[in-house]
Amino acid sequence: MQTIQSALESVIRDEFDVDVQPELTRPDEQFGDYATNVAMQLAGRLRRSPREVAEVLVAALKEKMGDQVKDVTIAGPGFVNITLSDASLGELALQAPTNKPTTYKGQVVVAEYSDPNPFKILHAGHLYTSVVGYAIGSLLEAAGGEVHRVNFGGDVGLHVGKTMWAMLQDLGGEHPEKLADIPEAERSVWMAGCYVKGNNAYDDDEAAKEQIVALNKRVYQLHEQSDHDSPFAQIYWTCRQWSYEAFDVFYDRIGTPFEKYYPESICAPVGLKTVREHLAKGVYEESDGAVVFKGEPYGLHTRVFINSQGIPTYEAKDVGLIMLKKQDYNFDRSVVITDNGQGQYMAVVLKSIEQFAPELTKATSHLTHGVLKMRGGVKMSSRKGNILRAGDVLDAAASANRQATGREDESAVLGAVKYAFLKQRIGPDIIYDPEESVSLEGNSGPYLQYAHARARSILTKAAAQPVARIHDLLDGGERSLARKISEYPEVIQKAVDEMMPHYVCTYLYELAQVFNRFYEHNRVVGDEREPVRAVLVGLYADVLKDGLGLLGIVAPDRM
RNA sequence: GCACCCGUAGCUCAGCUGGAUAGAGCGUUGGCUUGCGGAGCCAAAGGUCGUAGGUUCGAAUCCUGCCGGGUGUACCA
Repeated sequence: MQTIQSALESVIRDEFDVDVQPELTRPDEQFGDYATNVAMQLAGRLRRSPREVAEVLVAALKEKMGDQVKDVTIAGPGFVNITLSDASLGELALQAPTNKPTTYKGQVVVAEYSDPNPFKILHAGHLYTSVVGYAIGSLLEAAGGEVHRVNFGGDVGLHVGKTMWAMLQDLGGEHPEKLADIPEAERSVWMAGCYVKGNNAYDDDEAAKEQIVALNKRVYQLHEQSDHDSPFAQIYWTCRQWSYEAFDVFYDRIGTPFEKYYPESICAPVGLKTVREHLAKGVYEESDGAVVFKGEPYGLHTRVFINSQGIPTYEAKDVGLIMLKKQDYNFDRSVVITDNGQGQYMAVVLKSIEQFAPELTKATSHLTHGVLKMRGGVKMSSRKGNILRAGDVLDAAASANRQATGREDESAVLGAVKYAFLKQRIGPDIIYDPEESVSLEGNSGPYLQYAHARARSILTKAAAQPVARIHDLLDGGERSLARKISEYPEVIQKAVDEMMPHYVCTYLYELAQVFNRFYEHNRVVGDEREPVRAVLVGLYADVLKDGLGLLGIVAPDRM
């Protein structure tokens, strides 16, 4: 009911001749459906008492809203509380599942997240960021955006040199034909092992280090020369392809597919060219043989974009990535989601781009989240490379779920994991507890999936036809449920505005609680009020399903 | 050193563009129960919102100092 907001605005204009954006909040149910503290804000400006201002607002609002409101009252230090008529509230509830924000209507949005490196393994952080990124993408989509989900990863760089070095050792030289001996199921593990081996050699063995640096250069050259035929190139391309295939399998499994990978090898030349161009124009400068951007004038730090050997660093590749995204999609908004270790780094990259393409920096949002940790800490051995893998987290959840329910249920496991990740505000580190996440009680994904299935089950037993309007006066429990359902669009709007999926989680759980209280005391099937109540149950189920869908969680009708 | 992030109940977290008694879940204690899927409902115990000041009619929320934890700070990604 945008009319409350606009009615309030026009009432304030008419009565006090001031132009303000009054904030309308959802107060505690005992106070009403909406509340505003604008009288207290106005009181100072108007040099009148808050209650006096509130009284004027109440009278004018009642006049303006007519039978749309049941009551408008003043409470506490000067809050104006608005209670809608049951018919108005019912109307809002009926629209709730389909009434979506239009913030990004007609806009092209590129959402980049996950960003794993080929030749390395997907770790727990990739799982977390993929889930978060997917949900944010869904929110922007729900708000009308044409969302493109893309993925950026390092198919060139020192880690590739390290992995290639160990691979060549394992294969006994440049023998691509020997790759066929590695079973498909072991490819990822083999490559991950090679990375660890190469990494150790780089640290411990001077000769190996030199060879790795040389291999790194060779990989860049191979891209420059479009070499797909030499034995070295065959090994490289085959293994790169193995990585991308493994990524796709994983993303499909967790339901967060991407439409495009941006390998760094593609971004590097574009970034190199862009940075060199603007080196000449003074945006970047040379320092100790490297090309840097000095961030200090902007309260940032200096970073190297092209190293003294002429190789573009991650910074230049990120510059190239933004140019390519713009070229490919001509986006209105570019959202980049990473862990918060990248925060100040990205600020430097964006600040440098702002010097020659301010519109690109302005259209880019960098969202950062924390690090995923396992409850009770991770058992890390001192051996390098023993990190928490994405698969380990899913396995832990599956095992906890088996223990809790005695069943294998991939959709419940994924629901549990995703919900556990998303229910917390994006920013701080999160501690993941597999047992808690799969729990059927409390604020968990499976609890909400169950709540949905249960509501659908009730509906199959109800005889009433869906109605297009809620005419009947609502009784206590019905009204509470309708009121909570009607909040849904506002919650989505807030989640979209702040790009924060956790608002959706908090709301869905509260909604389920309100429903359970309603359901405890109100019979649906067979009751004389079945027509109204069945509609409310249906709306409740629809909102649950829609909300979970935004989070990337499926809501089966039965489980 | 400088910069950024964080510090709310035993644990995990909401609440933070200032507002009405600081809310959930788990755990603890007690009650409801032959239920339209009880995977629920009701209630109790548990908080000087890290700390000291400041701004304000009003501060968990904004500002400053301090304490504690994390991250980043030139040729890795």
